[in-house]
Amino acid sequence: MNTEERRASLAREGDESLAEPSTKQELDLNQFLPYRLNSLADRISQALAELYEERYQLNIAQWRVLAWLSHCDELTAKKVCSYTNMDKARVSRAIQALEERGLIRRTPAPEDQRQQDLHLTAAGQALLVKLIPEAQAWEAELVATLTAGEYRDLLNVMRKLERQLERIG
Amino acid sequence: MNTEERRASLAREGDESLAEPSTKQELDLNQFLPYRLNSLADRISQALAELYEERYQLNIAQWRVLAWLSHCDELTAKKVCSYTNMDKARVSRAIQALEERGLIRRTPAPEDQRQQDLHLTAAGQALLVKLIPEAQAWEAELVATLTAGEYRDLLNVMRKLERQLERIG
DNA sequence: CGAGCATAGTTGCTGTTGAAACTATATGTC
DNA sequence: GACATATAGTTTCAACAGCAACTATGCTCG
Repeated sequence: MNTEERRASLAREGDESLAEPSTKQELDLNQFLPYRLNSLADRISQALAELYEERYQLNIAQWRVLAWLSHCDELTAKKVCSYTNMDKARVSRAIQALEERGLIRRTPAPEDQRQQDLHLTAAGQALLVKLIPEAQAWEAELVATLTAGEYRDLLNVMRKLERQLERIG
Repeated sequence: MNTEERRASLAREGDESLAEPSTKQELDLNQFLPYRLNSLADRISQALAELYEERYQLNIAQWRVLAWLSHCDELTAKKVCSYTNMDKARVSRAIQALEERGLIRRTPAPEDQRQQDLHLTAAGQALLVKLIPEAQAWEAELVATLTAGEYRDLLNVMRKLERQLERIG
């Protein structure tokens, strides 16, 4: 896609702009993908966060650690960092909080004393058994208006953008 | 779209999961739209932020205020809040910083002394004349691999999700 | 008018975050 | 084995965001 085509995709009804002389640069944030995407993702994240914040006293970082633990038997803080793209300080604090609440346990890794293996406790598992279906139900409601094709295409486009992001750096 | 179809869209090659007994709930964050979307948007935002952070010493809030000013002749802090969904304290501080740097000017609104009309200074305009094309070029590179159709569909799906978000609350 | 309520914007306070410094363990090289 | 270097995780510190309290102005209705 070239810039012209993109412009056309974005054009609104009341669009009277024809190549303004460059004394004035305009940018409509509502037609600027990074802003729109971030805005949407923020609101989704925020709304969902209330689910685990208000009802389970988990912040986003803690929830992500738990979610990864739900299907990784061998997990360390480092892995969480690379999987979730979160800063290691943030991960470290999330793990601390989860351990203090008795939701996870950590044991020094036998092969490398610097690492700590993370595991769900029974309490942690019990919490996830309740929380995960709620999160999935919420997601289902969010995407309920999309057709299967739209959903698939969305994922495809997201994958493309992710790949392109890595290329751009 | 129903849950079954969505599952199918998400299924990966190595997917051997068939309705596990509920003693263990699993959630793959990589197949969880809110997470994926947030992750993508965050990385895009982060990458773009470097553009105006490192090279123009603008944070995201300040950049958004400037961008809105670039095509709104009449703007107040309140409007920025509602347009951008940012907290009024955040907007207030962004405006303060921009004024101190001489990029914007604010004058008490004649019809209501509580409000302040915001305007770009010449310096602010000059900065945008350089920054906006860079931001647009970056965006163009990001979406360069999408076809026009994919781009249009992405925007459509985003609109749908936004509407659905408001319904869910 | 004036008492109470509403609104635009600011400020104080607190919690969260990320970068960088730090600790402790591991590895590699001589 | 000893010293240099790398790595996992923690802690410190400064920036920032968000809530709530506050100020100042405007509005409403008696």
